[in-house]
Amino acid sequence: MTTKQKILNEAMTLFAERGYSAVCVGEIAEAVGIKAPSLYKHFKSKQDIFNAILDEMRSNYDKQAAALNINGNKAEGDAPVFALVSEDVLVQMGIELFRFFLHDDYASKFRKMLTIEQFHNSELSMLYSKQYVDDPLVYQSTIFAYISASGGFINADPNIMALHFYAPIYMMLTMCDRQPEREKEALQLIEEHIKQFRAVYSKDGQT
Amino acid sequence: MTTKQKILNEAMTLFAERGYSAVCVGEIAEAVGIKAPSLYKHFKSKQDIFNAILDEMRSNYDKQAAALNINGNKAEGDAPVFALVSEDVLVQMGIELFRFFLHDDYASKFRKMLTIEQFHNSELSMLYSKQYVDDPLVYQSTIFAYISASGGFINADPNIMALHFYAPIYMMLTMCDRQPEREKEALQLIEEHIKQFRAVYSKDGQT
DNA sequence: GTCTATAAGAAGATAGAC
DNA sequence: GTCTATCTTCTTATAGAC
Repeated sequence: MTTKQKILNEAMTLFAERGYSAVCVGEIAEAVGIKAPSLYKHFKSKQDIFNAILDEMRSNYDKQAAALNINGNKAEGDAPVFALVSEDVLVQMGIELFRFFLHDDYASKFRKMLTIEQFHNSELSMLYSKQYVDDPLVYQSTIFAYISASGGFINADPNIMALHFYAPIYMMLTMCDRQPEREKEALQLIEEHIKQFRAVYSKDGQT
Repeated sequence: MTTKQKILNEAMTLFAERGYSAVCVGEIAEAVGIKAPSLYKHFKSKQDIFNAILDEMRSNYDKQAAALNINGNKAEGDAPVFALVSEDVLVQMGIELFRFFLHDDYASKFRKMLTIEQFHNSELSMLYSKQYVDDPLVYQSTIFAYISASGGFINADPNIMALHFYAPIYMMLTMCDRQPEREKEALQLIEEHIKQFRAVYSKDGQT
């Protein structure tokens, strides 16, 4: 890994723990294993490091989303997969969504960083909403529209179904970001949540 | 209002916008209308101001919760009220929950501040989870347990019902914290969410 | 590309007059 | 309780040797 990349990684780690303004360039340098002035051979300012982290995420976002089929606009292509496999597919989908978002080192740190910095300006506000609210809802919505059309669910607005499915997962995710020790509890709640979600939305009632 | 109280208010406003470490004591002083050194006649340090804000919230919390019957442990006493009024009571409850949390100046600022500072230490993590996850869920859960017992809903785990009811509201609330311009959209989603929630959980099906 | 030295300024906090 | 003046330390950033 290049020094430039190391700087981005260590900076994001620190920003995710304490926020941009609480971290000084000397700490980033120390984490990388160099002295502060050397940073300025790679980035022209502290703000430039932060911007580079954002740029990196933006260019990786579609790739990441595609990797797990979580966000993005490939949902229509994915829906048949979900609709045709075992009936616990929803539970699997939710748990995997949760686990990936929570444990992926890069995704997790970036989300915490963005959580801390989300109020700093409207660009960051929009980015947060897009990545952790709007895109997942659009994706889930497409899936539920497909499943509904296939006749597996009662007739209901797929957007609201997506909200019902995703919001509890989102809340448990942000909870585990601040309290990782509650992951087990969160996973169990998510599993029960999805089972009940299936029960109330499926045509044949409870399972 | 005393100068001491003014300091707490202005400090919280600034902390809610940019976080503790990005705000300097001179800015707080300027917002209050005094010079920085004068602050130290009221608080012994910048950290002391932050701690005082937390203390103030802790001592107000039960009072606030009681005011709107949103959190706390009075749920059992409140449930009959909810169960006996018109059938749109759930929508009203959700909308009011949302509106109060979003628009109450003190509650709103404190929540944003805590959102930014939640990763700083475990005390703040626990405080966030308690106020915005655990307590609301416990309260809602008690209500749904009561409504279920009254026979209005299908037989389902009240904890999961509370999660289904509250999580979408929580997600829309945190969205509006960073994007207040989306309140209208959020309110409409919440209304549709609750109507569908009622539809899938009520014994007689859709309304 | 990394270092030491250092500039230049910001920030938290104190002293002491009024 | 508020002010001005000041101290001290921290922090970002640059200069210039290697």
